[in-house]
Amino acid sequence: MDERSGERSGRTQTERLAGAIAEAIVTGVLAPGSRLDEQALADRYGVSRTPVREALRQLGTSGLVEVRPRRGAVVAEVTAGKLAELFVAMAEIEATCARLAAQSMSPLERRRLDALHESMADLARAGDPEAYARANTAFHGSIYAGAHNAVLADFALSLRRRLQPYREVQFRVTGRLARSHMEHGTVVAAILDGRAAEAHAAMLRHVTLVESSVEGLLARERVEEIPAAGPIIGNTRDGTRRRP
Amino acid sequence: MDERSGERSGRTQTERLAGAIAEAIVTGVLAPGSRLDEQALADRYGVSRTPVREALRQLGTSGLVEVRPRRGAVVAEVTAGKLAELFVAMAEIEATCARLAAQSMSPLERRRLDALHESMADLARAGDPEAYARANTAFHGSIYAGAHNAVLADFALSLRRRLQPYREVQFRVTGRLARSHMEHGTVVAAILDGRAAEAHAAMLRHVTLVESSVEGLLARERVEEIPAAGPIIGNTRDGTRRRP
DNA sequence: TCTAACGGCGTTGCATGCAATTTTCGGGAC
DNA sequence: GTCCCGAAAATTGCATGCAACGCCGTTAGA
Repeated sequence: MDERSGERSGRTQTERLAGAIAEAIVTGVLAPGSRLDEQALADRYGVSRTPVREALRQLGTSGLVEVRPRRGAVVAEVTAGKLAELFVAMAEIEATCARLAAQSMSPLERRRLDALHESMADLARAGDPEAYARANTAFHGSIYAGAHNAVLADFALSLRRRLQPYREVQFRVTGRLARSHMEHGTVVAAILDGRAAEAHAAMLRHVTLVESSVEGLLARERVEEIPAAGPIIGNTRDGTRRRP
Repeated sequence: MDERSGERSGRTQTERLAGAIAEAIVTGVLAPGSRLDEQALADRYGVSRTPVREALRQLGTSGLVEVRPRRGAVVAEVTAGKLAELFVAMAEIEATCARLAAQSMSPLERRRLDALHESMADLARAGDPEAYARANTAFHGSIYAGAHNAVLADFALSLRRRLQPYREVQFRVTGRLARSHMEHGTVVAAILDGRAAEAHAAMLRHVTLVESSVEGLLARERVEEIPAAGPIIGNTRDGTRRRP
């Protein structure tokens, strides 16, 4: 949401828009299912419809937005089933990355991963969800990088972004931080020792636990739409009614 | 992939273009590194630049095309390193799909997979690379589907499309058809029996063997640009020189 | 001869306008 | 009261036009 210092258009408008809209979706400012009116977005960001259209197409390819020919674009609706699939996919990809990392991380990368993990112990004890979430992103990111495969890493990152709003809430559950850190410990130990199969299993288990934690939350709070500030581009025009 | 009867513009021009350009790239009509001039493409397909631009953005997100801001789009260059990464990623994803398929395919899906595999025996014996390649696509596709995870299946399909030109050549190697069919047999047996870990291992091995087969070919033939008809939109304007 | 500034040309980025299609809303029949 | 049909309004798809930027050849200077 950091409006990237307004006018510095080193990038093209299309890129700026794609980033801004993606962030608005990921942070929950644009709720799933809400229509993405081209003209409204153009007005909102002070450009014409052309770059908006191009940005929407891009986001459509990456799965954040659903573009229906001649019927406009909407923020991709994440059903329970779809959410489960996303989590399973992420678990599998992350586990794969962990296995590859165990096989091919350089000594330096291993030391850094270990150090990062150690530093997270304090954050877990302090119980600061914000800081831990940030470090957590770096932690998983360094494992993607350690897999030495940009294709898998990109996919993992894109999945992670799409699931971000759902993953974040879980850190607020009491005790989840400590357990997360413990699970990380198992993964790190396996990677450092080069035990590939165990690294895979540990990571798969870790992400699957995150999933069930999130599912528990969602079931309890009944899909309460992310914390987030109210939609800037509201439009309940089309309904978006949750229960008809 | 199936050219949906030319002119029926039930879809939008942008979609048609994205499909057409993607196919041209995948079939090698548009060689890696060649410039994708917006006006030229617009003329070629009888539309204006607007839908061409939108199509190029989409293809850019999916990795087939590299769009450089203000500097035009080019067909993504696939270096040896990148190719290896793509193959590793595909091997891992396919192996994951195979494992999930072993766990969750329905009896009907299992029977159909078995039948498909059996029918490929004839094609392998007949030694018809074209027909076998088609059946092979269906074979792997049914395993993606059997994983019951659209996210992973989509990713696997997109990787497969990107690697298609490289995978196809290998079926021309003498004896590769028979060996491919044998490897499939191992995978199918594991899936049908629900032996998840073995399905994973067998598929990983299968795709890895494909990779080494392809690498052998490429090394021998020195990146001879796919069979294919000559580029329709030629332009070696920018050089595209292989060895300066 | 090599380097670097300069200017023309080609291409991209974006705004605007129009036609086609979808959506919405009002009226009438059942 | 509900359903169906038709016209107006809204919205998307695409074409066109212009400004800005990058590329390339030329030329001046060292």
